[in-house]
This record gives sequence, structure tokens and C-alpha cells, in this order.
Amino acid sequence: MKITIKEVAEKAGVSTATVSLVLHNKRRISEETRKKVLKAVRELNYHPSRVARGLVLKQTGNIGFVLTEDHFLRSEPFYTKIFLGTEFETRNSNYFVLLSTIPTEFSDEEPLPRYIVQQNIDGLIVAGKVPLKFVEKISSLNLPIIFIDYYPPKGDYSAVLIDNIHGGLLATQHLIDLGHEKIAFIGGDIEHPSINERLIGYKMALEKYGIQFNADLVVTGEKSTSKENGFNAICVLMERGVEFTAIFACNDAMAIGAMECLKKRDIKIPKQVSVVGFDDIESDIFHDPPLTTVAVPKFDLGIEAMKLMRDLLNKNIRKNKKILVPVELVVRQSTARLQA
Amino acid sequence: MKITIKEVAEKAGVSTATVSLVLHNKRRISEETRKKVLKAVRELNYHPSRVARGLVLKQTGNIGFVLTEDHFLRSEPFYTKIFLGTEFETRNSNYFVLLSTIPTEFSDEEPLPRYIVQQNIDGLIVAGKVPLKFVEKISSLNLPIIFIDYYPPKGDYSAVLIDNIHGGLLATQHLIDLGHEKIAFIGGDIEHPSINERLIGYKMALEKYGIQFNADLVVTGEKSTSKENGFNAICVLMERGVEFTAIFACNDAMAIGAMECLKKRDIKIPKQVSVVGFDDIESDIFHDPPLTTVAVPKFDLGIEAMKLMRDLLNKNIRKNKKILVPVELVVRQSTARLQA
DNA sequence: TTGAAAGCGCTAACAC
DNA sequence: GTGTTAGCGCTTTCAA
Repeated sequence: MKITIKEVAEKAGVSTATVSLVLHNKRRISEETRKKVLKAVRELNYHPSRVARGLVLKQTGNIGFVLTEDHFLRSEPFYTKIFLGTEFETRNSNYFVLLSTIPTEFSDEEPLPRYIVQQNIDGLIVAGKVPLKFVEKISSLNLPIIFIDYYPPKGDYSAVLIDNIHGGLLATQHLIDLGHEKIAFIGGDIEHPSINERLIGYKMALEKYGIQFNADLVVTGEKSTSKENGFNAICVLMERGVEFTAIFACNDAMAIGAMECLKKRDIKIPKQVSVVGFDDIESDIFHDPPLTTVAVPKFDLGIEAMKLMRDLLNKNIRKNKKILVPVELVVRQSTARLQA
Repeated sequence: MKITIKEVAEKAGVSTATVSLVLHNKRRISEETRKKVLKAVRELNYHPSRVARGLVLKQTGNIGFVLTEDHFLRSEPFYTKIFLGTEFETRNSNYFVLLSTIPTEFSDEEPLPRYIVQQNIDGLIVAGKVPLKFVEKISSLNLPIIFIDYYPPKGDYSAVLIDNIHGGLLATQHLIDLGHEKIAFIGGDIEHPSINERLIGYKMALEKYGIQFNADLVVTGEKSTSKENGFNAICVLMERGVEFTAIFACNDAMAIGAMECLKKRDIKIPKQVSVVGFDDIESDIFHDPPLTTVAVPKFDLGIEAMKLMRDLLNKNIRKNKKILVPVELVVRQSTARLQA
């Protein structure tokens, strides 16, 4: 049977209240009693029951972690890494994470994850873009929420976001530094705030260097940012007959698709066309040529979210704080100086 | 504030005991009271507190789900699908799943996941191969455990396993049916029970058709079953100078690596060499040619494990039951009749 | 068939 | 500085 606080108290020759006090560093406890108690705790290998604790404290000690099925099943370990960061950080705070997915198409009748309905979490972390319907439902719940890598179009929320604008700027600037001026931007779903921000960064870089923005170089028709759509985006560019010497793809998947399309047409990378991606998914390195990209610290995103959640729950901070996680340009072999 | 059983009782004009009784279909309750109570529950949108319930019932309602970091971060959504199956199935039983990873190298000092140490789960599901040290630690805990897709070399456990032998048989038989006799087997880590079983299936098929087993056709030196190692395995085969017209790769990753190696040497698939994989990871279909493989129902593995866990916790079954989940041959375009 | 009451393990007033 | 005690929300005997 599990050891209870009572047994610890008995063994240490104090009251249960004292044990509790010692364990939570509350009030002043004489050094002597503290030692006695700690010794008993150690010897009995006592771990307080979270359940009993939760009952009196009116908290569960659980944090919900939600993302869409699509995102969870993505082949690059992007969201899984974010989750891992969160899970890792809980170790510093004694929370547990309940992971669940929601359908990518979230209809009105769709039930919320049970742990939300049954109020079995103290806070909710939402990773990646989720349907608006879902955001609406959870917003009305009076539950601390933190978004990661997504910010709903309406409302004010706590969030941990990627510094997409700066990333877009870095990527584009890198290409300009290499002498490129005809830089294409390919991005799926422009509705997605992140993609849009990367485009903004792209435009900012152009402006900074006095290069005229050319809408023909921008392809954002696709619905999602998949490899296939990267491939297609290049086809679109070709059909338009617009000239380009470099490509900034809004993410690595699209960059890889784009590279495949270029290869198929016997266009050499980076000799004829330079390519920059965004995200730094692991497999980038194994591609030929290895992809220059903007690295996103996925693990950190998860860590920051959990830290923010902890602060939020402890009321250490005001609500709706935003954290912008910095990104970094990783230069590999898919970009090169413009050939004369 | 959250609605409690007291308020429901008041509203229904009964005692809290009665409400509890109704909610759990215990004892005989008059149809009338039952209706009154249920109405109040609905109107107040009452959900019993799991925490309070857990305290008296001495259970947490949580199930732990553990896998190694490596497996969780694998780029094919193999284990994530298994997890999703488990998570999905919990909806029928009101358990929650706590997911955590353990280091792939699990040393003696490595701490167990906190929810295990703190006894905050009622049972543990372990997916994929895990270090022996970990198995030993959790085995001594008197905690219901279910293994998925892995069976420890020592001891007796409950497990949900893939029918690897049958899968190996199916794959090999398919090749033999197409006229092949010189069939190579490439598998990494032969220590892994699953791989070994697939090899057994391979041998069984050969025997069944009276084809002599040739050890030169078997490559199992690699440490892991990665794409790279699939590539390497073919190189090994080539160096040996052994002739083969078909390859049974122990999983899709290796099959894909093998195909890349063949392509690089201008060997046509399936015209010159047929290739069969195992697992049916999503991206198989997008390969050129689409890969013939043995499909593993990942989602089902997760579901079965959770069902088994539930039965185990409800003592509906004896301990150490094993479930063998059937596999299916999916014929695509990487295999063809042997050319005369 | 239903209700009263005890108690699960813990924390936090409050008393000493 | 430490102990006593009430009570968190629920289930379950036992009595009515």
C-alpha cells in the first residue's frame, strides 16, 4: 500500500501538519524538526498523493496539450519536438501533460477533449494552428490558455511565437547579400499568420536594400505547405515565365519540393538557383544539397510555453503575455553567390 | 465555480449518496428518482470531480504511455499513430493518457517518469523496444504493464504484438508467387524480436516452397533499421557478389534506402529487382515506384493495448494475455513477376 | 429504495 | 514553532 502523510508523521514523531509544512517550505520550521521529517520521508520513500492534494487545493496538476491530428502526424518531428520541450519542462514544476489531438476539421458538434470538459486540467497549451471554432469554444471556458506557433485572428491571448518576421528578413537578406535580386517567395496558406509574417520579413528585406517588390515572384495559392505544393509552386513560377535566381520557401517541406522540381528540370542548385527554407526539420541535412534554412528552436518553444503557463498559474505575471522566440539562419549548401 | 454533487442532490431533492448511486448504476434506484437526478445532472452540466473520486477509489484514472525519444521523434508517424489509437480508445473508458519519453540510452541512474515514481497512474503502456534496465525497473513496481510491438526477452508480460512471422511469410510468399527464388533479406538489428520474427517468416516461406535458404542473401549487420542502413545493406550484398532478383526489407525505411541504392546503380525496380517492405508508413505511396509492403495497423495496436489495459484493471482477464494483431500484404508497384 | 455519516490523504486556519 | 481540526467532493457501508 502507498505510504501516507500519517505514517511519515508518526515515524518522525510530529503531526501531519508539520510534515506538510516542511514539504512545502511554509512558515518557519525548526531545523531539527525539518531534518527529522525529511529523514522519515526519505526512509519511507514517501510521495504525497497528488489526488488528495488536488482535492484540497482545487487544482489537478495537469496541463492539457492540444494540436490537430494533421500536425501530430506530420512526418517531420516539428510538433512532437515542441511537445517534448513542454513535457521536459514539466519536470521542474511537477505538472503532468495530457496530450490529445482534435480533428483538423473541427465542426460545431465536435466534442472538446474530455479533460477539458471534465475540468481535469489547470491550463491548456495549444500548439499550431487550430480551427477557429475550437478557439471560440475554449475561450469561453475561463481556462488559462497558451498558444504556441499560432495566434488567433481575434482576441487577446498568451502565446509563444516564432519570430517569423525576423526569420523572413534573415533569409531574404542572406540571398541579397549573395547578390540575388530576383528572389521568389513560395508559401502555401497565406491565411496562416506565420506564413504571412515570413512574407512581411521578405518584403522588409527587399525594401531595406531598395529592391522593387514584384508580385509575380510570389506564389501563395496553395492550401498547405507540403512538399507537393512546393513542387507545384515552382511549376506556377515557370508557367508565369518570370525570371528568378533564388527562392525563399516559407518552410522546409516546400523548399524540398521546390528543389525536386528544379532538379527534374535540370536546374542546378545552388549554381543556377539558390534555395532557402524555414524551420530546420532534421532531414534537411540529408538532402542534396543540404538546405540553407532558418532554424526554429522547437524544443524551446515547448519549454517557454510551459514556463509561461507556470507563471500564469502562479499569477506571477499578467495575462496575455507574448514571447517571441528568436530564430537563426543556418547556411548550408543550397545557396551560393549569384553567378555573373 | 465547479458544480458539485451536493448541488445536484439539492436540485434533485435527494441525497448525495443517491446521486452517486444513479450515476454509477449501482443498486436498484426507482425509475422516478433516477430521472430526477439525471435531469438535474443535465441541467447543471455536472461532471464528477475525478480528483475527489480518485481519492476515495484509490485510483488516478491515468494511464502512462512510454516510449523512447528516438521512437517518438521518428519521422514516420508510426508510434504517434499507436499513441493516437490509445488516446482514442480512452474515450470509451474515461481514462487519461500521460505521455512521456525516456532516453534511448537508459542508464541505471536515469529517473523513471515522475508519474510512475509518484504513483499517479493506474497502469503503464510501453510502446516499442525499450532498454532492459527500464523494463527491470518498472517490473518491480507491481504496476499493470502492457507492451506494444515489443516483448522483453525475460519474464512474462501482457502485450499487443504485430504478427511479424505471418507478415514475413506473406511478403516472401508474394515474391515466390511472382517466380522469385533468389530473395535477399535485409534487416538491421537482428536482436530486435520483431525483426527476427520477420526473418523467421521469410525462412518459413522458403521452406514451404522447397527453396534452399542461402545465408549470403541475408544482411543483418546494421544496428538500426534506417534508410541509410537499407542503402548500405545493398552495398554489402553487391560486394558479396551474390545474385538476387528480389529483396524483402525488414521495414519500409530500409526498403526505401535499398531502392535508392538500386536506382543509383541503374537497376530498375521492379523490372530487374522486386522490393517488399514492412510497416506501410504513409510516404510509401509517394515513392517511385510505390512500395509493396506488409501493412501494420498502427492505430489498432494502440486501441488494442488500451482495451487490454482496461480489462486488466477491471480484472476481467487473467494477467499476461498476449494479442497478436494481424497484418496485410499491400501490393503496389515495387514488385513484379520475374523476367525470364 | 433512500439517507446519514464516515473517511479517502492532504492543507490551512487557528489555537496554543 | 507546532498541533488540532475542519473540510475539499466523492463513495460506500449501514441503518431506516
